[in-house]
Amino acid sequence: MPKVLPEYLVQRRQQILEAAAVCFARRGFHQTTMQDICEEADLSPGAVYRYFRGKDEIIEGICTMRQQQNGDAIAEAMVKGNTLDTLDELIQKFFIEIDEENWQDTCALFLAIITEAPRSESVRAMLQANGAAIRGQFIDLIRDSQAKGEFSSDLDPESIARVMVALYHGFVTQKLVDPDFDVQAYTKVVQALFGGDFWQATGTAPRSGQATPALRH
Amino acid sequence: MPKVLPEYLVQRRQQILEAAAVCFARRGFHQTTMQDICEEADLSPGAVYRYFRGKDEIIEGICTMRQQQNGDAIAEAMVKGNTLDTLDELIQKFFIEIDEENWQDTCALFLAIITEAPRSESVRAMLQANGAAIRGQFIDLIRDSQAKGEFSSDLDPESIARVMVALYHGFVTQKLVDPDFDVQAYTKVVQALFGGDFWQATGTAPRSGQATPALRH
Amino acid sequence: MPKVLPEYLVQRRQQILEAAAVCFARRGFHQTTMQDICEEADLSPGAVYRYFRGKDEIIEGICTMRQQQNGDAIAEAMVKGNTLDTLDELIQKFFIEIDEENWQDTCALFLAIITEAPRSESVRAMLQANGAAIRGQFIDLIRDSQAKGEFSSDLDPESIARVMVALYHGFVTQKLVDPDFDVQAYTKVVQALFGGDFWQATGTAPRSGQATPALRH
Amino acid sequence: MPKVLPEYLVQRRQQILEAAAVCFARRGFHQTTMQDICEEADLSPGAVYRYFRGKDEIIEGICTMRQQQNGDAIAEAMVKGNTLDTLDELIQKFFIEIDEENWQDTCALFLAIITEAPRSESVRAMLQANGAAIRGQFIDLIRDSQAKGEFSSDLDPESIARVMVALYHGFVTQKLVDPDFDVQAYTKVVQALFGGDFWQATGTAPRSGQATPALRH
DNA sequence: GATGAATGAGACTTCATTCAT
DNA sequence: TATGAATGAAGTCTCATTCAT
Repeated sequence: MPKVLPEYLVQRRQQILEAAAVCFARRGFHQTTMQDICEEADLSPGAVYRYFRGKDEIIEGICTMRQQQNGDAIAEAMVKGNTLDTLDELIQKFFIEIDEENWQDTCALFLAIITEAPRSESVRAMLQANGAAIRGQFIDLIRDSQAKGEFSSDLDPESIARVMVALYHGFVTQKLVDPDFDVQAYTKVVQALFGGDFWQATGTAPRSGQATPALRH
Repeated sequence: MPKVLPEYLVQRRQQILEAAAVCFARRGFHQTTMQDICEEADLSPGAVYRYFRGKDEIIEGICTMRQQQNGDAIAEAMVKGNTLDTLDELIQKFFIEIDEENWQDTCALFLAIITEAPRSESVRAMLQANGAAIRGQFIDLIRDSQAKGEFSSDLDPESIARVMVALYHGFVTQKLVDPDFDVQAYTKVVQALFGGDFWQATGTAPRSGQATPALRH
Repeated sequence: MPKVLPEYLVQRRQQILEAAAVCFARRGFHQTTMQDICEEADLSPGAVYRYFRGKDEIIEGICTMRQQQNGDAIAEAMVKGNTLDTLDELIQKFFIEIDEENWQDTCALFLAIITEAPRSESVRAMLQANGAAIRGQFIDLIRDSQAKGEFSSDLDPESIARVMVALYHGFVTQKLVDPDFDVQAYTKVVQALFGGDFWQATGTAPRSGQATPALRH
Repeated sequence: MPKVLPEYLVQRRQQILEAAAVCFARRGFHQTTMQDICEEADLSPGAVYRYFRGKDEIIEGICTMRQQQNGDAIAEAMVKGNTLDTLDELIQKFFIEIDEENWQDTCALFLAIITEAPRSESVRAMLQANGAAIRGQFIDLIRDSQAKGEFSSDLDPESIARVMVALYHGFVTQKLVDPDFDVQAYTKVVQALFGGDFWQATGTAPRSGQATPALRH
């Protein structure tokens, strides 16, 4: 009679997705078995199949979840009005903090999802939509910077956004291969590139007099 | 392992690896079956097992092969002395040409290999060594540019190299998700960033008077 | 088992059995799931298990129910004293009427039950007892007809009854395979066989002068 | 190199079908597991799946096989020109001989196949086609008998054939329920019905003077 | 009494690998 | 050497049944 609350069902789904995320990060989508997920979630197969039609649906669920989390995290970092400040904020959040803990799982899962794109149209479409949304957030800032005369107006804002995204994706791939990757030095280069300090600081440097955005500790 | 394999064995191995590359690009390492590879190679399972101890060895073989091809291609593009010219050359080879044909397989396999890194120590080590070698090639050039006062000497050359690599990795990931990705515009931004034209050209712009590296064709 | 079940229990059991009958007719005993039955009965699994020990008991219950219904229907048709009239009545009830509506479920379930006989001793025993009872009803009539000189006394009444039953069973099997089966023509042959009009009517035909039992359309 | 003969493959298929027939007769289609079939055939699951796409294909294979065997057996019994002689032959083959050995499996499998008809369109179609062919063979004879004035010309030959078939189907169903079923007596009634001796032999009986077709013990 | 979430044995099927020919 | 039939462990998923609420 006291049918469980819908909330409860949502929690169970979440519990399974979180267990799956751990497994997928460890062994990838296609080497993780349902049994692995069940054990990690501390549930029986039958229970898992009440919430997901099959493994594919769990994979899609994970992709959706992660994309959403990523999008939210980016939106949160977007509060600052200034492009370079926002960049600093993003770097702090997506590079420095990730480097501190748990980066293995985050990066492995991130890559697993993208790798799935050519094999799952639904995943690809989701990534595409999400990517467009994220770039959309960047583009507003970029246009601003272009209007202010900071970035060259000759360049396609969409492509600038893509470059920014690439710097994150390329960080993930290299971190996975090279756990000793020096993230601090990497972000310094990124900031220099967009802050104008990449080129030898001279008396005539762009943004002369402007300090390089400081890295937070 | 005999140091020098008989010519015949090498040819058969190559035939199998090429078939495997096709399959892996299509369905990833762990969804490709040995049967798939056998069919693509037009060989029986027994024959394949004569040249490879098992699936894992084929995967490693593919990784080795592709890494070598990549390294070779980069070395080839390194003939030019100038950093920016070399960058142009690499862009031509790794972005523009790939965009023209066959990019699907190239990108998918590339990503599959990196995604395998956290799961196979031997693959990871190989990628790490290869990555270091590639960056090594870049670092020489970068140091040159720094010496010439083109790039800021405050920045770690290794990290600059990593950023360059990231721009390629990030291109691959975004291309896979978004087949319509405008590569030309993307490379223009990359060239502007390293060529100093990213910042609004003003009278006081760095390298003022230097032409933006032209895109070929 | 309490000899007399409370009215309420009987109703619930009946509700479940009727739902089960629908499911079993559709998909057979062993492809119907408890979940199917629960949904059809609009009850939860827990509720169903309150009234039946398990699936097997539901199957047995269905067999009992159907056998009883069949037996009752036959007894009802037995009111007429005359063998041929009774036959007409039975044909009307079991062939013509069934042909009109719902024959699919009736026939499928009927066959499913018999098919279960070799696999369930309890079902087999029930069918055997019920079959004997039904033939018993026929035998009385048949003996009458033999006494009246209508049917040959050389023939075993039990076997004549079996032939009558076979003509129904064989109708069911053929109807399932062949929905277009012409039942009217079939019953005409059956009536001719038992009415003596199967053999070419001649002046010396048996029962000459007796009209063929008319089919009630 | 010495790829096995195609004949070998056919034999393996047959071996599996025969094992499956045994299992299906014992436990029905849907309670027989692939494991059962594998054990009966003395093969591993992988081997069985080389020859059949799945369980459904084995079921279809069994149906095809049995239908063909039935059709062949009937065609073989059709050599005699006379309807009643043919009937005798068929009775000998399909009732008397079956009664002697192995009837359990034969009958159970036969019924299992028909029971599958409403659930598998391919099985239903196969049974329909096969049934039409069998009746076709009967119809020729029946028309003959009608032409000779033996059977009433008022009756639809197709329906007479259906009655004949029904007498077999109904025999199978009753035999399964009642292993003690007296087949000899049953066939005597069948022969009487079609031989005209069902009706009390009188001076004016049809076919008077013609002996009841003798049962071959 | 009723609910329906959970269990877990077991079904079907796949596929890396072996080995007789 | 090459073949491809065979193996069998292991994976995905189902479903009869139980039990806390």
